[in-house]
Amino acid sequence: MGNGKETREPGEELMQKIVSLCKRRGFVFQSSEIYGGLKSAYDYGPLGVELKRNLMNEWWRDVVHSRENVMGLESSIIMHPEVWRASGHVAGFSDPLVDCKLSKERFRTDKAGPVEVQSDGRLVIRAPDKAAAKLWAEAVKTQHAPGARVETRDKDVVLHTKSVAPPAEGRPGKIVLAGFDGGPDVEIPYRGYVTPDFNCPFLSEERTFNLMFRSFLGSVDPLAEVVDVFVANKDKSKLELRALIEAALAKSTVYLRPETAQGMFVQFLNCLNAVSMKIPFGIAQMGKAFRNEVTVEHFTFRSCEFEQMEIEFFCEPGTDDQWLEYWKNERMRWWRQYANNPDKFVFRRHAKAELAHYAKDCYDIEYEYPWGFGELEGIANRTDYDLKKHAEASGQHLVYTDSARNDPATGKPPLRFTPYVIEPSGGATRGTLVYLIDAYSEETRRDAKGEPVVRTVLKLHPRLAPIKVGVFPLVKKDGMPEKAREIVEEFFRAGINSRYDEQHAIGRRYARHDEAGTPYCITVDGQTIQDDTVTIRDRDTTAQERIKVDEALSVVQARLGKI
RNA sequence: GCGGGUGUGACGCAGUGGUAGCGUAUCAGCUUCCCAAGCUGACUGUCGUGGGUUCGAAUCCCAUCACCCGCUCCA
Repeated sequence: MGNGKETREPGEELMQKIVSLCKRRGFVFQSSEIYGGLKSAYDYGPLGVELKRNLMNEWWRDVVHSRENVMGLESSIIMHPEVWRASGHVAGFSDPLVDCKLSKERFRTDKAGPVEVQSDGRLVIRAPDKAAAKLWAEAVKTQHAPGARVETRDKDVVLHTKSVAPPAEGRPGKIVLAGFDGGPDVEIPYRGYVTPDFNCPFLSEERTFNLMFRSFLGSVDPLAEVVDVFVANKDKSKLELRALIEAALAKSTVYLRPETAQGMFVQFLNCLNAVSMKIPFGIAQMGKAFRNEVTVEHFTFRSCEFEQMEIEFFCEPGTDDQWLEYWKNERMRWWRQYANNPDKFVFRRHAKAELAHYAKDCYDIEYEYPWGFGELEGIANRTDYDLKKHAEASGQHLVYTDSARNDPATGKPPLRFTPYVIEPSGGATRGTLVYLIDAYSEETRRDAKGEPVVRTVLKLHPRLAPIKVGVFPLVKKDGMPEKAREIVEEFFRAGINSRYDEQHAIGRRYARHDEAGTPYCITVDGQTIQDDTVTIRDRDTTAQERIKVDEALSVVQARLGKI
């Protein structure tokens, strides 16, 4: 009763099967597993690396190779730290956050006010309901201020203060509470603010959010500097010490990029100068990005190290709305064309309040994962925010020059302006997961004895499938293995990932390849030796056709060419 | 960060104090002319990790790591 297995949701069960398959067949492994694993880090195994690469290659082919006005870029993961100050990533995440020990709410300290104390010294903590008030009072009595006088009155938890001293001049603040039943006073620390909605002074330590992975460039050990600062400033407060340490580390501090986008903004001019393109044009890049996520969840869905496929599409201000419309449709078309269930991909427009500080408008392409809808790609109108910020910070003219048009101010060419940017930013890691989920299917069929058996098939699009062709001898004799090896060699030479397999009975080999997502299996049988024909089997229908050995390669190539 | 759950061979699981077992998979051989067939044999576990209690721990206790679910968070 009440055991996890019985209460498991269908989506949970599906995910568990997929995770299990991923490990068993070599799609995705937990990182550093032999050491107990590392939180939120995953490795792509022999089949997984093929799947992810195929997906990314398809994206590159579609957005770079199939368009005259999009060029590729691969910028470094570690960039000048000024990039992240200009973009707002450093400042945006330096606000300290604290957790309320009673309500468990997390808030920014700069949005919190001082404690409210009534004229008779009462400090009222306002719980959302009566039951919570009881629980909170109990927690205060036993954990947060043992020995203090605590009362509950309806939804309130009432404490009695004797004095309140906010922190000042490096001295920590404190609140002195009356003791229970005339007992000794109880002191609790006070940092000058309380939980906004509840007036609760029981708080966790201040924690600065660490969105970006920080590292140190240079071979000199940065910790030595930290130790020096610490030793020389022992008497300083935590806050002051922190500032001094930050300053000491600043000269070597670098960040792992939290998005690939900034590399493209920073190289905007170089790209434009190297490859002359008329506006509108785009720069595309795929690669790793890193974020210290608050919560990691759902297998590879949200992890600290992930891979992006991003386009920054530069267009003239005023045309940005129509290009947003264009790209959102293009990207949706692209995701859907490889899917068995295209209806599971939907748009979700961001509400105004939800938009990032740089965005004017944004659509997410969401996928219906087993746990619900979640983001797969975001198509945002980033306006001229990033180019302007980098222009300002670097002093460079990050503008587009149109020498064929007049500047209205001078009445003469050239016309210079900062382009607007439409950014389709897709997750390669998420895409890989999405297509694994989309492809996973189970069919019940009868085995040779008439018993029902479950056939697990990964119905991956042939262009995404890790192995394109399995080549088998029907049995291991009569020259069949030799013939099959000849065929597989031909596929190797043509650059098509193929596998020769002679192990076990033929049915098992088909089943293994169904589970791996191999779309086609070619089998050499007795008839091959007589008339040079083989069978080719389709993964999804299991139907077979007999084709000439000579045509095997071209038949497969033709089928793989289909989108 | 909070709360709940889980962790036993590659995978799925059984095993609630007496020195680990099943199924599948894997490997070898025989057999087999088409969908996880059959027969024979073989391999894989210091029970997530580290402590503790005990004569004795997969089993009880503590800590820790990882995963799952819910909340929170996601510039």
